Amino acid sequence: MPIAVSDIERASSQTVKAQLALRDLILSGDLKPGDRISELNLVDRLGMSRTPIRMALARLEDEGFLEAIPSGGFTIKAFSERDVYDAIELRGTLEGFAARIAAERSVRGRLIEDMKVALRRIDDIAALPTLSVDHFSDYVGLNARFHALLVEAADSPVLKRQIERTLNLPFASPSGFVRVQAEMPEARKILIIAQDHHHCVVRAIEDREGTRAEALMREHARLAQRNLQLALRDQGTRSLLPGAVLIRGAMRSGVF
Amino acid sequence: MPIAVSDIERASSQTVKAQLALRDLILSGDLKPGDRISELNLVDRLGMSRTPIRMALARLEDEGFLEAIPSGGFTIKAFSERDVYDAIELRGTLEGFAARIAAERSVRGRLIEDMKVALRRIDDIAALPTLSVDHFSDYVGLNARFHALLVEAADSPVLKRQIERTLNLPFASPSGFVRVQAEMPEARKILIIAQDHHHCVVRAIEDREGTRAEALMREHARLAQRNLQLALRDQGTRSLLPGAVLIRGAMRSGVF
DNA sequence: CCAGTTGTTCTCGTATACAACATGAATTCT
DNA sequence: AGAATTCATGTTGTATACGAGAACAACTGG
Repeated sequence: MPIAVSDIERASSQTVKAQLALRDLILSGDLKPGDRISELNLVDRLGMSRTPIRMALARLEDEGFLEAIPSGGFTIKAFSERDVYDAIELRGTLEGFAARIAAERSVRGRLIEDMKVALRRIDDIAALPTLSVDHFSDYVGLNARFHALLVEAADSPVLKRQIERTLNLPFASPSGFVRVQAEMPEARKILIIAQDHHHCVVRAIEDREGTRAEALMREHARLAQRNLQLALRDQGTRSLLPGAVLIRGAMRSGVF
Repeated sequence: MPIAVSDIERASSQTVKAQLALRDLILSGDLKPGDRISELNLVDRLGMSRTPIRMALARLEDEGFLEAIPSGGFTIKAFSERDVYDAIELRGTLEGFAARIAAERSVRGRLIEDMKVALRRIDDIAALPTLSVDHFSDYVGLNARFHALLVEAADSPVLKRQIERTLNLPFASPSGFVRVQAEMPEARKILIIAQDHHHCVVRAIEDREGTRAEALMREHARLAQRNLQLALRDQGTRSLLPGAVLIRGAMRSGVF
């Protein structure tokens, strides 16, 4: 989803502004993979000095969008389809780890309750006869919230940091595929399966079944992999996938 | 291990110089956890302008050594004993993931051979009647090489990046505990067990036993956890642990 | 005596100037 | 004609200047 202009303008510091604007420039496909980035060019385009732009470039390199050139400067990184697969499975592995330690260590009741609340609201959406775009938008939010709460439940700052890094790549995020999902005929089916995973994980955590909780989150991530596979094969849905422009390879030679 | 001054001086760019020098300043305990970092102070101490220092600070924040203050600036991060535990288990999880996909996908023979070569050389060291400091130094290098080759075998840039990030925290690195190990009576015993893990993992990868390979690497990381526990309890060995100054809590009030 | 306020000082974020360097094109020599 | 070399241009890395804002202390009013 493109970032609202107001978000960029409202950002307190120029550095953050540059970071958001640049991310948007990359994700929108305005800057293509392999392109070398010209700092002075960005000075014109973003209307700020080089300093905050350089800071933002360094940040985006850490986030994985850019690759440093040995002689200096950056290029936009390109991802293979397998890279994306790996990123999703990596997220599954980390979320599985989070679920496991949440199960093994005692989880405070409040977090579990919050997770259940989110799940109930997703249940309500899933029960609706038809799913509008707004409903899907709510679903995205609730889904993201559930995943965030799971990480919270692990109560490990080190792990949280690492998971957040993985989620920087937009197509690796659990919210990455919902727009694709909304357009697919199997939308409801996938939603039902994913939601079942959610319920089972909460139950496993409550019952201190660490291994089961871990396995479930891994399998859960595999749903995203399947969505990805479907999305990339079809030019229409492909455009709904955030960051799809960064993915090279299969089906690149499409309509255009 | 402290970084040689020559390494810092030889570094090409001022930014890298600042990064290495700062890391050293933090790891040596010169800058203590909780301290707010003064950029101008560093200008005097490192003899360079603010620009490369600011770059280095941003990098070190990403590496996990620093924490950004909302109002601006950074403080040295402090880690709880549990944070370190989690970081090690996280490494185990990621290396386990690497071992699994190395096993599941076909691994090129060359990498496996290189791993075996490293293991044979470790075997040679383990067979020696006495273990000198030099031998342990060799062991550190070979151990690091084996772990690096394992990541290489997974052949996944995304995973590689993430593992490298985990290894930024010195106490989470597989090489972090060898200096402690060298001083402990159980040194050889632990070395033998760790080396058995290594051998078994290679075998599991060759035999495409992904689950076993994964479990082994997880258990392997647990050895480091045990080492950590022993090391932190004893003030003498504690000083041998790189980055120990960043760990607050247990046994902090020791001899001094 | 305490709290609120004001003023100072220091810090950080940003802009800009400069120098070293890499890159690429034009030119010259073989 | 092709290759090497030189030169010009644009780039990045670094230093520094400046302004806005925060932390802190002194001061004043209740």
